[in-house]
Amino acid sequence: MSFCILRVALDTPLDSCFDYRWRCEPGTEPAVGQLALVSFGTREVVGLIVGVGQATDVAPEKLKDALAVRSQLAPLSAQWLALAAFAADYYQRPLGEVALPGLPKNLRVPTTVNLDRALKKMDKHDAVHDATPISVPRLNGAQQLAADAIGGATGFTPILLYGVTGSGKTEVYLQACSQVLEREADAQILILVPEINLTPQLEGNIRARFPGVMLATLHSSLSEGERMLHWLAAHQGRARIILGTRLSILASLPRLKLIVIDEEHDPSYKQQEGLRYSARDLAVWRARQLAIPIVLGSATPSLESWHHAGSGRYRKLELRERAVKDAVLPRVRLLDMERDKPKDGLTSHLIAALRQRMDRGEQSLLFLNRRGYAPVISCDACGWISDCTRCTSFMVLHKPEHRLRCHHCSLELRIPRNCPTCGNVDLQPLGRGTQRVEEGLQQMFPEARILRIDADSTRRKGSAQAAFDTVHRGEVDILIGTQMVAKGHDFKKLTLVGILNPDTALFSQDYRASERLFAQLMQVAGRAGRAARNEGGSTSEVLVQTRYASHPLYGALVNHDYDRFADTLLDERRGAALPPFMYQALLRAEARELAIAIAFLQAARDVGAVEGITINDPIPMTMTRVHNVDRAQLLVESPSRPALQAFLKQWIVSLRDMKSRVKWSLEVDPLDI
DNA sequence: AGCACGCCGACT
DNA sequence: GTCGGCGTGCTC
Repeated sequence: MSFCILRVALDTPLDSCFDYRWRCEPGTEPAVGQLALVSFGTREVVGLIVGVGQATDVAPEKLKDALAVRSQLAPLSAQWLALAAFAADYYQRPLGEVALPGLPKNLRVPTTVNLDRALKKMDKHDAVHDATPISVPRLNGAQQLAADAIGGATGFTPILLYGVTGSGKTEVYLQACSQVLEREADAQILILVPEINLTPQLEGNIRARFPGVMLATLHSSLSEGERMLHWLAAHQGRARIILGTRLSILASLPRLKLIVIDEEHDPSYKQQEGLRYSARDLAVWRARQLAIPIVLGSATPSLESWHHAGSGRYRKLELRERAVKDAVLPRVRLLDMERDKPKDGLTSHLIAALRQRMDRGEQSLLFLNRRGYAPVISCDACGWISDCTRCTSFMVLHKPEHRLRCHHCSLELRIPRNCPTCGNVDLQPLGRGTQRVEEGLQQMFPEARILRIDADSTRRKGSAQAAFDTVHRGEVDILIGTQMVAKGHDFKKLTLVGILNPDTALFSQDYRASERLFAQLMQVAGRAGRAARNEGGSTSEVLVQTRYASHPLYGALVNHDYDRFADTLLDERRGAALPPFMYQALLRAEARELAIAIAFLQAARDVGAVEGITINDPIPMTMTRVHNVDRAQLLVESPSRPALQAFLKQWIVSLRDMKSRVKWSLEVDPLDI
């Protein structure tokens, strides 16, 4: 009996792999890409074999035997390993931290019973579902052109599918998928969607359209058992269509032939904690690596993708018309709040429009991206306001629960009877959240069936779906909601969208705010008039209440002109040397005292200094304190991505060497600065 | 990150 | 006398 040395990547922040001895006959060594159970410190963990050899630098007395190799499972492919290695390298993280957390939990535990059970189940029935095939909708000219272009593309072909809401992008994806699946007997297709509450419709649609084709879904609300089965189906190549959220970009897909990213601009493709990767960017990398086409679909593409389409790096396909016959774009109008002073947050025009929809038996949607009753309460007498004691933020008034609540640290207080500083009993709510608008509506329209949908009204599991079902059944006249209502759902009877308080984002410090606002408003506007022109012949309407009616963003919205708006933003970005014309990374630090965090960043800045790299001054984060922790950040920039990458690679070594007790993290391509 | 070891304060 | 606070050191 001889042995070999396994180099194993483990899910730990330590930036190295660990060597283990494995006793085996020559010629029967484990393969790279297999999983191994090893003893690590005092615990047993599952790692990924990234190298198999004969020698190691590790002292013999330190070297341990690996405990088991998961030989039931086919090794992860070299291409998958390359993807994980790229992501680890690009985002400056240890390989194990990238490669392992995405695997089903049941693969990462010492016991193997769940794996064996799942494998047995997979073999028994090839879980091909039955479905009655439904008729395939006819495509219009532009759709057909797009579907053929995608379906017929060969080699690495990034395609921006630019089409207004309701222009039938989904149908284009499906028919392109159909072409690929028919052409290649074992092809797999990955379809990424922003959030899972949108997928039930799409999932059903896919099942109906592709009877006999196995579909696997991958998202965070699967049970562990389901996740294991779906992941295995993808890994074994049985699942031909994989529908998932951002985490599925790291799924094992041995025969991947097409990637589709729906709503590619959506911020939820960016993971905001731990490994802060962009699933969209990784998807493009993966498509390039595999030399396959990738479709990025959106009505409001990210400026990054827009830029690539403009420069010819991506091919741009446009869908200019709405696909449903006679459906027209909703008419967008601005309601000037300076001239038409709102009552209970609603201008007289909007109230009249709501009344009209009530009379016609149509539905209305009011969009206000602020939950709670009022964002803050204050004392008229002494000027006290409801600060959070642990965060740089206000305690939000939640009237139904009789609580003040901090949305950042979840601190809760009973509403004080009188002012904590001067004793005044007259505390006033300032501003307006969805609860307060709901209250005003109930007084204005006592006969209306009003429903509020926000994170507070849908806390219980399944209650969000139940709420949306109520709307779909037509049992709601006026719907008031936060961004939860902006996405995905097609409400057939909805003909009015009112947008209540979008102005704050216009003057934000965050240079991406206007791009995001436009996308969000387009998206929520798209909820109106998705069906054909309704019986009365009226068109759907979007009313935007604003104090800045002459702002160019609203002008572009009224004209449904994202092209010009995006071009203008791109020019501004170019002029100001911002992404996508600049590459950025952000070093964040947190400590009990702001000065400690700043001092760490200052020291980090001092060990940096490299030509061609701009390291800005450390600054406190906009929301400096959260849950009694002070946070600061340091922005690093370069017009060259390779130069920034090279810098980060050596900088992070110096940062680790500083052995600071400050908690810090590095983010590449940050979205929020 | 975990997890163990280690050396000082308030409890049955 | 012990339970437990979190500093520091290590993980093939």
